[in-house]
Amino acid sequence: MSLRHALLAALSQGEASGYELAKRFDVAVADYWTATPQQLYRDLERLEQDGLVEARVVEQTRRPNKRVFTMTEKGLEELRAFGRRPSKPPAMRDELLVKLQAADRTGEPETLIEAARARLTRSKEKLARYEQLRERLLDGRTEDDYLGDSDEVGPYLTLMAGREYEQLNIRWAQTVIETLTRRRQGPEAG
Amino acid sequence: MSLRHALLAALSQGEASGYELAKRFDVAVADYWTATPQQLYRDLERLEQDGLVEARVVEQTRRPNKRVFTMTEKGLEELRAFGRRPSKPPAMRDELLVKLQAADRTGEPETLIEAARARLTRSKEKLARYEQLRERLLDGRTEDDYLGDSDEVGPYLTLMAGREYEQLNIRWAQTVIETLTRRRQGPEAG
DNA sequence: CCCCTATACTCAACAAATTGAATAGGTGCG
DNA sequence: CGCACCTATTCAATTTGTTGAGTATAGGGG
Repeated sequence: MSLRHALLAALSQGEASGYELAKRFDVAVADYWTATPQQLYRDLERLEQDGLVEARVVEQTRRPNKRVFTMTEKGLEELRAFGRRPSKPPAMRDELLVKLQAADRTGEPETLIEAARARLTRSKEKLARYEQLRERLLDGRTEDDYLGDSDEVGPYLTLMAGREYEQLNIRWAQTVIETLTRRRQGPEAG
Repeated sequence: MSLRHALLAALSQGEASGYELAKRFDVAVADYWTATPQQLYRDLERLEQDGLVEARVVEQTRRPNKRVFTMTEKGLEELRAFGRRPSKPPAMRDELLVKLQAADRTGEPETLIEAARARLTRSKEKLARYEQLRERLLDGRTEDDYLGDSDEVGPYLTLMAGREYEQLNIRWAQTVIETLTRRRQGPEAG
């Protein structure tokens, strides 16, 4: 049950509704924790039952009302306890890599090139959003100044990880596309 | 049910027993698909029932007998079909990043520095194993030669991704450690 | 000879994630 | 004025993943 902690960490950045969290998870957090909206709503429910978050309904005129969640003191305690426990090794699932692993047996390099192109596009989009977020966080300062002075380094360090991860993806996807294209055009070896 | 495909992809590199696959998943595959041995055994069972893999018992004198699994033609077909379907976006879960995200609220930078050190060690170990595997694959050739000529590019391209990912982790963990250490020692800003 | 480690699995119970559908008001486009 | 899309959420069913224990053989070290 670890999405709980990812949710608490997200709420530690400020209160939010389930819907807002779903977007936050898609924009800023997605490179280190993945979850669907359904999961978020369910776990927010449980967090509330356990007293780790509190909900209040915010009436809205031009759109449906929403329930805004705030982390409680007990929630912060739970986050601290979580911080002290040893971390599980990171878990990753990447279908594109699975397909590539089997590429030499399955043939059909075209479909793989297409898949790599899709990854390239996606990673460029994610990177662009991360860059925006970065500009907003830095707010004119240099990275070094920010890391030394600011009272908010956590989100910047995680953003750094996501940013570099997408940069890696872009470079890597380009290599994959080039390699597979080159081999398809001139397979005069063997 | 996607571990199925990761398993088939692993078996496309050659037959293996559940136990051997468990090790393969720990060494070469872990950066793009994570699974516990129990999961592997259960899903191999199902793959066998569905006729996507075949098992045969290999008698061993000096150790317990093992069941060695081979991908069937039907399994290869399933892999091909999987290759043609659009890929799900990669999913990732990283507790260290969650802890870092909340770092400014939880305080206790020491525990986080420790956690980052653990990540650094782990990534260095993984990288070392990847480098070994790389040498074995390249077998004297340059990367460029290999990518152009070899009849096995898939495993190399996935290895490349894992290698660069661990290199990124190492650089990043060092930045985290330095940043948190610097701030703990001289927090003379406000 | 005993204990530890490695090989090679199996079983059961539980927790978590995925999928698909459903509801319901508001906004914007042609 | 109809259709698609956005906000905002809920429900149910099924599939996956995790945890912990348990079985059995063999080799090596002290």
